[in-house]
Amino acid sequence: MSFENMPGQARKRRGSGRATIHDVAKLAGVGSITVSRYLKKNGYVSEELGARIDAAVAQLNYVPNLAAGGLSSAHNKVVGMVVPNISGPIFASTIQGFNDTLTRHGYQLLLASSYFSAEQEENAVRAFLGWSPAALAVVGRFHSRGTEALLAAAGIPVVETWDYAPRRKPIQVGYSNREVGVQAARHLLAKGYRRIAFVQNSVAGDLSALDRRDGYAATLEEHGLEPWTYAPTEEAPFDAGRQALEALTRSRRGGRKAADAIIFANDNLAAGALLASQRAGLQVPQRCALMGFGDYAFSPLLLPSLTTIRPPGREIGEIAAQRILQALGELPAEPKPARLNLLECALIEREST
Amino acid sequence: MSFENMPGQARKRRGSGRATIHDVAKLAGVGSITVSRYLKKNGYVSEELGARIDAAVAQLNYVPNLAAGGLSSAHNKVVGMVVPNISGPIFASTIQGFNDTLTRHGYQLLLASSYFSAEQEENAVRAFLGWSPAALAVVGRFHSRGTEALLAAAGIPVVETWDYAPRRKPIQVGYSNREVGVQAARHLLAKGYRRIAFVQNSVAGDLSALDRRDGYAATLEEHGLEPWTYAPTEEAPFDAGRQALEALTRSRRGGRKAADAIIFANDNLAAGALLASQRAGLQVPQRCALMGFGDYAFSPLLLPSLTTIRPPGREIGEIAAQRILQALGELPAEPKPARLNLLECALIEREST
DNA sequence: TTGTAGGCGTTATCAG
DNA sequence: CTGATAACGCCTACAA
Repeated sequence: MSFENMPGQARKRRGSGRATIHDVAKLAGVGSITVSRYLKKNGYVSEELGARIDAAVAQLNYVPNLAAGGLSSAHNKVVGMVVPNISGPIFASTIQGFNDTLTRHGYQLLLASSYFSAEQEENAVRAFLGWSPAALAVVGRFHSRGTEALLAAAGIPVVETWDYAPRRKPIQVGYSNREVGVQAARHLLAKGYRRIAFVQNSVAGDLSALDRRDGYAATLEEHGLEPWTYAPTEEAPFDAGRQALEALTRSRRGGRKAADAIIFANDNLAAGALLASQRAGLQVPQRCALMGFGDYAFSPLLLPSLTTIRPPGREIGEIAAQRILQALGELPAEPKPARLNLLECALIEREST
Repeated sequence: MSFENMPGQARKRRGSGRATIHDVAKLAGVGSITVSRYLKKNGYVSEELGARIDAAVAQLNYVPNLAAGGLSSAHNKVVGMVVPNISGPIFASTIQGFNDTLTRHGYQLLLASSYFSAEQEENAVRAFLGWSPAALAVVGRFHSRGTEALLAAAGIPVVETWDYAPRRKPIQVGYSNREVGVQAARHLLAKGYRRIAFVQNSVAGDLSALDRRDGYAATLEEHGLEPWTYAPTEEAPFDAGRQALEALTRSRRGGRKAADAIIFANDNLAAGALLASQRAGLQVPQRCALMGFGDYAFSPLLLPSLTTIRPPGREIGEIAAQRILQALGELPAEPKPARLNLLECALIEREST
């Protein structure tokens, strides 16, 4: 597969060495702008020239230089997305849905992870801006002032995903974490549990879990019950879950009865508690019901299987991409959207409650 | 047709509206090339001018246009990566390790997924090439002829990840799937199992599982045992696992005794089988040992916990990025690499064998 | 240590 | 319908 045998391949001093639109134009015997028009399906090009151009493109294996095109047209077909982390069970499906939808419309995805650090998020946003992206997506509504300023000044569509709060300017696509807390509490109340505790995330920076806690607390208070929040000190999620279970099921601690149900900030914590309960011979849900959040892959496989709330991860990504494409005029705006930006989470009732 | 620039805010007709290097230079009272040099830390710029430039950058919130820079220098700091899918438990940590390492050196990640389709992979590679990436990473060593041609003609470093086979030209970072099959078979043989079956992946296009099967088969033959491959017809992994378990533990099927150990193409299949065994009251590992591949998050949580083989996912991503950076001269080449490109998988022995 | 000239590959603009 | 010309924002090469 040697490309030295191509006739008339002039070697440039600085260029990438790849065929340019001019090479194609020369080979097809047309002006380079005609090639551009034809390939972009702008304007009109006669069939005859079109065929000649096609042949030249195929012969030279021409791939348009998107950076140059973007520079010229001030319209780059890239979209940046910053997520807290790529490899967790949480955001992966959002990334996938986002990417799939964008790819279908010829956009490329630039990805970065912030590791729940506002500073790293800001760095990522700044780096993205250097590519003049057509739009940007971030996770959550909590950002550094610098990030806010960059996003506001960017002059491009910005979508906040995985969260939804009233009265915010950027496009938001997500669900209400507060509502999830309400949903969880109501589920347990309906099942007859009364001493319901909430276990926070051991990872700092997960502010969404605090919103869920608030929803839980408000619901308990509405029912005349006292909220009970536990903050584990263990770092590793499984350990933190075990720690929380032990602390909350120890009866008469601080004059308080043991919990009969526990809501965990996520399924990892809940799984840690579930395993600990098996070892300790503590019956779930008879002695204490456990529920998580996230519906991770293992949750249906645990014994007892874990009741949890499933956020619409992939859907968030798809709708976020859709809203971006609409803002860019690639997709018609819907007067009456088929799917709203404020999504619902599904409560998945299993054996642990 | 007004040609004269208005003083102060001149509105460009095509530009992005963002501040350019020239705006910074004007504000700082220096030449634009000096700004460029200073920001790239090339050449020498006096401290005084440096300070003035810093101030101007901050005041204008200047972010260099990377597309323009890349176009000019033919050296774009982006790297493309095509993975079969983003959201699975398999490649996410590789993406993360790859991205983290690249980010540390100022490179951006362009991501695409192929869904195990050679055609989609080729499309993604072609799209990436449009960005003149500094390098490209793909998964596996099986590609369409078109992809091979594109990669060969690109003239940039290419890394194949997650697989390793002798005598291939591109940089490879991965492990030997065949060796994994050998490893699994040896483990079961050492534990005394003799009627060992292998269950293929229900997803077509997962060629790496076939390599594992070959390793398994060769090992059994070495020991005078007959390999036994089962190909489930169910699509969903859990269902396929259940189906395989039922078929392989049904005794005297086709004149053959039931399997006393089963190697699954991945942990999803094995988990499906494990759950089915519980429901059927089939003792694992006493009646039949089960093992998977991948060490997914749920595998230690199952009852009995699943013996499996853990591929070095994150490490693959990190080393792949490292090799790319070395090829690009960003990192010194190691005469005696601290970590090799051919990695080992860890056999995680748990309760299911 | 700093500046000038010109080009990277593409597209908007305007003219045929 | 097609083409010449001039940006787009930055960087290499060469001068001063």
